[in-house]
Formats: sequence, structure tokens, C-alpha cells
Amino acid sequence: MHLLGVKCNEFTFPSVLKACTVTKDLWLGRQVHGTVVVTGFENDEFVANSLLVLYAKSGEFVDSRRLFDAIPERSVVSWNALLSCYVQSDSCGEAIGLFKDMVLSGIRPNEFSLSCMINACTVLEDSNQGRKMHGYLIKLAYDLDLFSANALVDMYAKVGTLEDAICIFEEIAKPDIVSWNAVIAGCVLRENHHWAIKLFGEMNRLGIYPNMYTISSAFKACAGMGLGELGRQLHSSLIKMDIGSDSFLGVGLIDMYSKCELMTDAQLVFKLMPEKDLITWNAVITGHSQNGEDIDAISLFPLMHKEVVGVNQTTLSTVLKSVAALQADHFCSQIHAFSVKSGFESDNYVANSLIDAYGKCGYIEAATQVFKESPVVDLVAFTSIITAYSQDGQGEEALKLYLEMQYKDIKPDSFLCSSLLNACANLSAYEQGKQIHVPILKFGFMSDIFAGNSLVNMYAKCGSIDDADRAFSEIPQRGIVSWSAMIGGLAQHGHGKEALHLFNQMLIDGVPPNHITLVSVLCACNHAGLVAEAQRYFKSMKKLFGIEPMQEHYACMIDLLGRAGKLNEAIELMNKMPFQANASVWGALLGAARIHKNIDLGQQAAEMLFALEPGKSGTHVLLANIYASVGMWDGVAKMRRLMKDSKLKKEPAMSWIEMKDKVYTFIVGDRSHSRSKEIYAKLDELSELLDKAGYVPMLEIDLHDVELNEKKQLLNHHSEKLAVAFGLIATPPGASIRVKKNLRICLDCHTAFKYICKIVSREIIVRDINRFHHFRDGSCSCGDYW
DNA sequence: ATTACTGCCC
Repeated sequence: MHLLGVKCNEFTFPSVLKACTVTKDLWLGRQVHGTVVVTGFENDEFVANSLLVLYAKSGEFVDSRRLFDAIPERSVVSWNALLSCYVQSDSCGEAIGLFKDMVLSGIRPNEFSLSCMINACTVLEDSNQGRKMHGYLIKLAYDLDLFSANALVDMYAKVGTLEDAICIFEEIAKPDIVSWNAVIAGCVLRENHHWAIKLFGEMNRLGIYPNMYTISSAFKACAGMGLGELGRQLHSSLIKMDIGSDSFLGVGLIDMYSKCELMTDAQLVFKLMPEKDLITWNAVITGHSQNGEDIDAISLFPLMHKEVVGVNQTTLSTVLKSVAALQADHFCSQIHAFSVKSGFESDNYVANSLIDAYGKCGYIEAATQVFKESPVVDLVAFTSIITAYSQDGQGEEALKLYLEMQYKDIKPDSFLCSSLLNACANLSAYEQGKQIHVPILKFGFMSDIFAGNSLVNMYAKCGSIDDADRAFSEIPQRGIVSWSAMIGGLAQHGHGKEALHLFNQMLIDGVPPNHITLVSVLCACNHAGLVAEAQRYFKSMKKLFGIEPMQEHYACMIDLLGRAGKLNEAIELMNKMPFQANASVWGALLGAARIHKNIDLGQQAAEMLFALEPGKSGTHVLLANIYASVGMWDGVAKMRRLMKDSKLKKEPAMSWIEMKDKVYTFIVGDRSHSRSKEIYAKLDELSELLDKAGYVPMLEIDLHDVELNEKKQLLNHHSEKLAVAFGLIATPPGASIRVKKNLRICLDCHTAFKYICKIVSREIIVRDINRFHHFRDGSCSCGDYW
């Protein structure tokens, strides 16, 4: 028409411009715009609005605004065009301002204006403003408009309550596919997967065909509920619909199968996808990682790297998580180097994952390095580094870092509390552990099962089984770890009968035990000398609980039999084991040989341990103890020589005591403490009282080649005695004294403490390497059976 | 997409 020289007029221009808008041909539209200007129709209301709509729908923000300002008589259509342009260009705040101007200038908004504004409120997450728009909709009687209702469903689902969204949806007379998609996606977003599935079924019954958005939501709902079979059905209907190769849905499928623990299906979908993008690769790697298939997750990384898709921060943090889980130490620095090279090293997730992976692989220094160089040190970074120090046995460092974190005003979460409690548990830091209990109560972390379990463990390891029991009963949903921790705690404190009682309670509650629970049960029998009970549990664990005895269970039983003097039965059980005896089994036999002064068994066990654990000094010391106990001093000398030749150092005996917010360390003959004079004076004072009470120092247990007098002094200055003496002078009369030792408590100290607790009228609680000793009123809770 | 919980022998 134009080429023929026929001129357009105010009636033809709007149609032509609309055609340009629909075909998204902005280039042609601009040419038409030129003609409009030349022919002088630009002030015509319809032409001007058509031009505005063209630019607005093309996202031409500046041009739209200019045209809008130039229109002398703005209609609701003009305003709507600009409003939607603002919303589309992510200027929702300005859109709301514009809407207010519109109302002020006397223009009555229509359903287009209002649905547009509702979308703006959704993006702004402004539910108050959204509710106001809803009010407008009702006031102006547009509430039956389908577009507006759909926008409301979406808004309430995203920034209001799901109940409101469902309510609006149910009032829609004839919901279309958009309505269904909005409400189903809303349910998924609010993790109400059950409702999502229900609505999805209802939609199908009504004969409404789902589209890819519906299916995508349905996959997420299946994933959320673990409904693999339903997911599989959807998958087959997808294939029938011939949209199975869509990449967006492909990722949804992989994710769904992964979350339903159907990795074979996830892998198949992945394999069959014609084009695998970065997100697809990440989905399948995440699937493997979250299903504990860490080796698969890690091995996909180099394959992915070979493809053109590259990797991103998600890939790196996910792979690092698997590296951490496997403690695949040599991958840490490789992926670290790769992160640096690809510029992701400063990404928060990557940095935090690196800290965690280095920590879990035992590279504390590297973890610290990343932590210190990380641009944004957040709560997760602190949790990772604190956990790393705690697991490396550097609990005090871990707690120092917590102080630093508080100084930076970062608030703790349940993850951090759990980790800190573990640090306190390892340190036997009762007072500091109690302080971590405060944020747990303050922020309501007791509903978090991890925090609850850690609390039980901390109190049990810090010597207060009563506090542990209280924490245990306050866990709302006790899981297998809660029960195991409590049973193990009772076991460590020598409360064998109570531990077994709790185990029965657990079975009544319908919680099936795992192999760790059974270790704790056997351990409880062991510490309480309940041989017959242990044998009963051990024999029936396969039949009753479906748990095949492992090395750990055998080690427990062999230790228990050995301790009870049934050395032959212990050896017999070892011979019956379906696997080669490991160090814990031989260690148990060596311990039994020591208690019962059995030279032959001791030598045999020690020989095995020398081969199995050549780096450990404990074996030499123990065998030397056995020799010494029967007066074989040449054997003692031989062990000493052997240790010297193999350059092994005896792990120094150390004891710890917590005072206020500090943990004090002692070694034998320690004089580094600022109150050393008082400590030694206290020991001298006690020494006299002990003599009077009938205590005789067990000089024979000291293996040093020195005079008897010196032996007596060494014995009297053992680390646990120093720690107890410090506890006596630094705490008020009557207070309990809690001491932790890194090795077994010494027999002489054990005897001495039985006297001391009576002399000073105090409870002395000693946590040694494998159990607690509560000294009270002249006796020990272990009943001297340890 | 990253962080947290239970056990045996020495």
C-alpha cells in the first residue's frame, strides 16, 4: 500500500503498528513511526497510543516515556502501556509510583492496570501493597477477571499465604491452564507437595491438559515427596506429548529421579538428552553427590570440563562436597587451583566448600588460609573452619574462632551450635558447653535434632549424665542418633543397667537400632561387667535387628570377655571372626593381657600391633607395663630400647580442667601454671592426710629407672593429681571437680582419688580415654572394673 | 549450590 503511494491515515496506522507489535518488528515499527511524523498523525490519540504500545512491548523504556509524556490526552491504555513497560524492565517501584500518579490524575484503573500492578507487588515482595491492589480489584468490580485472578494467585503464593492463593484459585469460575499452573507452582514453592499432587490430579480429572510448566511443577512435587513411581508415569506421558527433549524439563526429570533415589533413571535421562547444558551437568552431579555416590560425582567433573559447557560455582561447590565426604585429599588442591584459574575462588559457596573440604581432608592450614583470604567470611565459613579445628582436636582454637565471630556480630545458627557443642564435648568443657546451650534456647534450636543430639553428647562427655538426660527428654522427635548418644553416654558413665533399659525403651518406641547403637549397648554391658547380657545381645543381633556383627562388635565382645578374665573365650571368639582381626581386636586382647598379667598373650598381641600400627607408642608402653607387673625388668628395658630405636615417643599423659572460660592443661611434674606453688602445697597437704587414711603409693606402676623416693614423687605429681589439686584450690568448697585425661587414668591416681574425695567431701569426676570415673564417698562408679 | 549429631580397643 505504501509502495503504491497510497497514504495511511489515522485509521490505518494503528493497525499497521499493531502488526509490528505482534510480530515484534521494532525495526519496521520505527519506519512507520517516521511516516507518522511526516504525515502529521502523531498527535492522534489512537496513533499515539499504538506507537506507545509498540515501544512499551518492545521494552523501549526511554522511547516509551518520551511518547507518553508527549501525549496530550492520556487514556487508560496509555498508562497501562507504560506501566507494563516499567514492570517488564524491572522498575516495579517506579511502576507503583506511576500507578499512583494515574489514580491522582483521575484515570480509573482497569483490569489491565490492576493485574500489572499485582505482578509488580509480587516482584517487589510487597504483600501489603498487593493486598491494596486486591482491594481495588474488588472495589472496581474486576475481581472476576481471569488475568487479574491468576496474578493474585501467583502473588499470594509467592509473597502472601498459600491458603489465600488457594482460596482465590477456588473462586475462579473457569480456571485456565495459567491458573492451574500458578496454584500448583505455589504449592510446590511453599513445599506443600501433597496439595500440589492433589491439584494436579484434579486438573487431570477435569480434562485440562498440563503443559511443560505444570509438568515441571509436578516433577518438583514428586521429588519433594519421593514419589518416584508417579514421576515415572509423568515421564512417560511427557514422551507421548513429544516434549521430552526439552532441556528445562530434562533438568526437572534428573532432579526428580535423583531426589527419589533413582539414580539409574536420572543417569539414563542425562545420557539421552541431545543437548546437555551446564545446568543439566550440574543436576546430574548434584544427584550423585546427594545420593552418596561421591565417586560418580567427582568423576563427572573432568568429563564435564572436556565439554564446551564449562563449569560454574555450583559445579565446584557440589564436587567439593563429595571430595569432603570421601576425604579425597588429593582432589582438594586440584579443584582449588581450578577455582582460582576459572575465577570462582572468591565465590562465597566455592570458598566455603574449599574450607570444608580442606578441613575434612585434614589440611587445617590450607583451610585456614582459604578462610583468611575469603572476601566474605560468613556464618557458613565460620562453621566450616570451627568444625575443622574441632575435629582436628583443636577445640580451644575452635572456641576462639567463635569469639571472633561474635565480635563480628554474626549470629549463630543450629549448625554452628552443633559444631561448637562438639568442640566442648571433645574438650570436656562443661561451663563453655552450658554457655552454648543459651543460644539454643534463645533461638529455639531445640527443635533441630542435630543441635539436640549434640547437646546430649556434650553433657554426657562433660561428665553430667543428668544434664544429658534432661536434654535427651527435651528433644521433640528423637532419632536413632539421639537414642544412641544417650545409650552411649550412660555406657561411658558405667550405668549399664540404665543403658539397657533405655535401649528397650527405644525398641518399644519402634526405633530400629543401627550398628552404632549396638556398639553402645555392648559397650554398656562391658563397662558394667554384664557378660551374660552382652553375649545374649551379640548372639541375637543378626536375627533380632538384622545387623551382622562387624569388627567393632567383635572388638567390644573380645574386650569384655578379656576384662572379665575369660581370656580363652576371647581368643576363641577372635578365631571365629569371619574377618582378619584388626588393631582394635588385638588392642582389646593386649588390654586383657595387662589386666590379667598374661605374658604370652600380651607378647602375641603386641607383635600383631607392632605390625598393624607401627607408628603407635601405646603398644610398647602397655607391654612394658605387663612386664613390670610381673617383675620382668629386662622386658621393660627391652621395650624402652625398642621405642628409642624406632624413635617413637610415648604419648605424654595430659590432664585438663576447665575453670571459668578457660581450659588448663597439666603434664606430669608441671610447673608452668601461675598457681603452681599453691597446687604443690595442696598435694603435700593431701599426701599427709592420705598416709593417715591408710593409702599406700603403688610405686611398682612407675616404670622409670629411678630411686624409690623419686618414683613416689613422680607418682604424686601425675597430671591428673595436679589437675584435681588445682580444682580444689580454685573452686568453692563442695563443688564437683571435673578432669579429663588423654590416656587411661593411672591405677595409683584412681586409688588416691577414692581417698581424696572422702577427705575433702567432694565429687571428683575423671573422664579418661574410654570412660568416666565418678569418685564419691570413698569409691568409684566404675566399681574398680575398668 | 556450601556448614552441624551417635560407637569399639589403646
